[in-house]
Amino acid sequence: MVAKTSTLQDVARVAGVSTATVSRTLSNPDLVSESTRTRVAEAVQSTGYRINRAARNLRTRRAHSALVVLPDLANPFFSKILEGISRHLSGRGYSMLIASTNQVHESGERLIDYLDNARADGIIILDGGLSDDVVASLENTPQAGRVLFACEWIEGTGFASVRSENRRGTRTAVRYLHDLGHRKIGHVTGPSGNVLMHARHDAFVEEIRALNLELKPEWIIPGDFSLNAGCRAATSWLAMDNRPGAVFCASDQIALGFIAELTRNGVTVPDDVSVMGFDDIDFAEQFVPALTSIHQDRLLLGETAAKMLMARIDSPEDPAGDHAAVLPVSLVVRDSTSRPKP
Amino acid sequence: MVAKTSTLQDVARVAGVSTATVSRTLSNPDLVSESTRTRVAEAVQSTGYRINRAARNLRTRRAHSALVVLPDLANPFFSKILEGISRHLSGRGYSMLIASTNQVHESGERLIDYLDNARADGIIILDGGLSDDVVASLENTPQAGRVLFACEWIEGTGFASVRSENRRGTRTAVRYLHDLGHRKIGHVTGPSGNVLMHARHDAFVEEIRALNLELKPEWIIPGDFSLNAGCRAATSWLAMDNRPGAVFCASDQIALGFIAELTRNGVTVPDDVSVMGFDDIDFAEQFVPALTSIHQDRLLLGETAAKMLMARIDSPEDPAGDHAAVLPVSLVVRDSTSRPKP
DNA sequence: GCGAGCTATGCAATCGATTACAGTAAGCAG
DNA sequence: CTGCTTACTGTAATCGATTGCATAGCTCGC
Repeated sequence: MVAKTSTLQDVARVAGVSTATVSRTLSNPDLVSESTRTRVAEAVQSTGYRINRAARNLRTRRAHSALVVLPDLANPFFSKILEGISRHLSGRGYSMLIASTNQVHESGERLIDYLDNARADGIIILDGGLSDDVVASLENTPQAGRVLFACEWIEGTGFASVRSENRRGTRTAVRYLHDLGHRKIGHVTGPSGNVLMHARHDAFVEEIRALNLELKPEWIIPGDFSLNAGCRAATSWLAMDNRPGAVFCASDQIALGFIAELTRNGVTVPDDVSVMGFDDIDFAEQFVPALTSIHQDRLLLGETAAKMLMARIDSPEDPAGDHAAVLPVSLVVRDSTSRPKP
Repeated sequence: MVAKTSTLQDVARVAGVSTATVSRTLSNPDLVSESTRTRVAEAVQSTGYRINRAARNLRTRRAHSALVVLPDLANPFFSKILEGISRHLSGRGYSMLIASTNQVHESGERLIDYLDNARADGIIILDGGLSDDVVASLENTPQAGRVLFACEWIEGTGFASVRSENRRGTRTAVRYLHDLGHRKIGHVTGPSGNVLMHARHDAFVEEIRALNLELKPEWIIPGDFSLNAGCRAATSWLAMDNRPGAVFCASDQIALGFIAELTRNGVTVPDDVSVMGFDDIDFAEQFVPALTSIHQDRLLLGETAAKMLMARIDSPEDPAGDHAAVLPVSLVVRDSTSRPKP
């Protein structure tokens, strides 16, 4: 009924002990005797005590929360990763803060401030496209060890990271299309400058070379990871004289947009052209045709990122576990790919 | 270079004033003279001072953050709302915490704890399906005024809320199908027990009655808001002897799943059946056929929710603005609806 | 010239939990 | 019975910013 929440002092008074004892009972029960432990427990019950996190955070110099920075909340690709991160964090009493990149850029809000501010104990960044000055400020802070990249990363920096096997996934995709019998294979890339775009593009070219396949320059269609990029790529594809019979798209969203636009133009997938994506987002399975893709375990990716970050928060000097984790991907065959028409 | 971040004390020393003056300069510049203001500003610069939020939070009894609770991070419907919330919050120096409903239920983590804990100053809930005990605990807390529902709500509770015009949107949809010439109109509902499901279902029936249309019980197909529900509904539709020529789905996801499954079975939309959704998610425009839908301004919804919550945090007794906001929706006509075949 | 009314600033208490250090009591070996 | 451990518990300082109250200097009106 009363608004006032009770404090450690209240509990201590009720239990007839000092605040120190109550605090110890709560955070380090082994240090107190059985009898006081139960007495304190009862007092906590009867007073309805809830710890005041601000006070604890101040004293322990911990925020008990982590910041996740992502380019675009609306991108369904990220949601499962967030779920994974959130799951691990909340299990350890941590909160998950969210900020989006463009907001960070717009508002001039500085990411290191979250660290310096004691707003967050660590940062997980899902965007390799941060502006140089933001990255520089993060690198030069003594807290750089508490910054971690997930999915994407930034070449030439020393930040810890978690990512999927982009190269292997890409090469698997190309080889699969080759195994189906395709010899003319195209690629719709991610946004230029993006690390994933490069990783997948390079791996694509490597595998094409390794398989001794022809590769016309026009078969590499520049895009970004969006549906619209897929639509535009479809227009390019339609305009070609010599069309690849299979197209590996750098993301599922691209692939879906690509197929959608083709369908609008009377081209049938996979009969007229086989299309693959990368990521295996939820929608891939529901689309018509269901999309063949390279599956990334986004839940695991999020959990791994959170776990690694926690390790680095707990012991900044000598964190347990990897500095860079690479998670396996797998081929998921559905209906958007088939043998080429004779 | 040095790890130690500087405090108010450091700034005060450098500027040759007291910590009180520095604090005032930062939070209430009008109270100090021009000259000290510049001296403090320089000292802040040279020391690289960053406010310690934990300390401020403790003293001001504010967490300077808000918690957003949603049923499912993976649902693309929510992302824009989050974007809207985040935009408003971060503009006012607030952080956005995220928690998902099932996690809350699984871990037994209690939502009021966020409030009692001083972890969050307010809660925005995007899920009307919280378990009764969770709701009860929120209602009985003196802080109930700092809990706000967005999109969904819970009938019979006094929480503030923001929502879209579900009834009007639904009736507009039905009337539109009627205007196209359809006389046999079906409905795939949301999950039973859900407030949105009820609002839309009831409005659907009302409008059908108002238009004096036939309504066979089997034309109301129970579902939930998912793609899969749409697929199942399609199966039901296919099995009917007397099929409705138009179907209004309670969500875009349902509609997309519905169309996908129909397409897989050789039924063409909109030639064989017109299909509408509700929400206008990003994907609706990209789908083939592009989906006719009722548009909800999710960005505005998020911003409004955040704004209302802030008002209630600032003055719990007499919050400025509405207690319940209802935002306009609009009909977006695309390619999944057409006149019925003769 | 005196008090009222400002403005600008400092002093010191305060928010609530944690923890180094000190103290007490009991247990035990010799 | 003495000295030494061990096991608990209490005292009080501490984290860093905010703010009520006090004060000092200054202006202004009569």
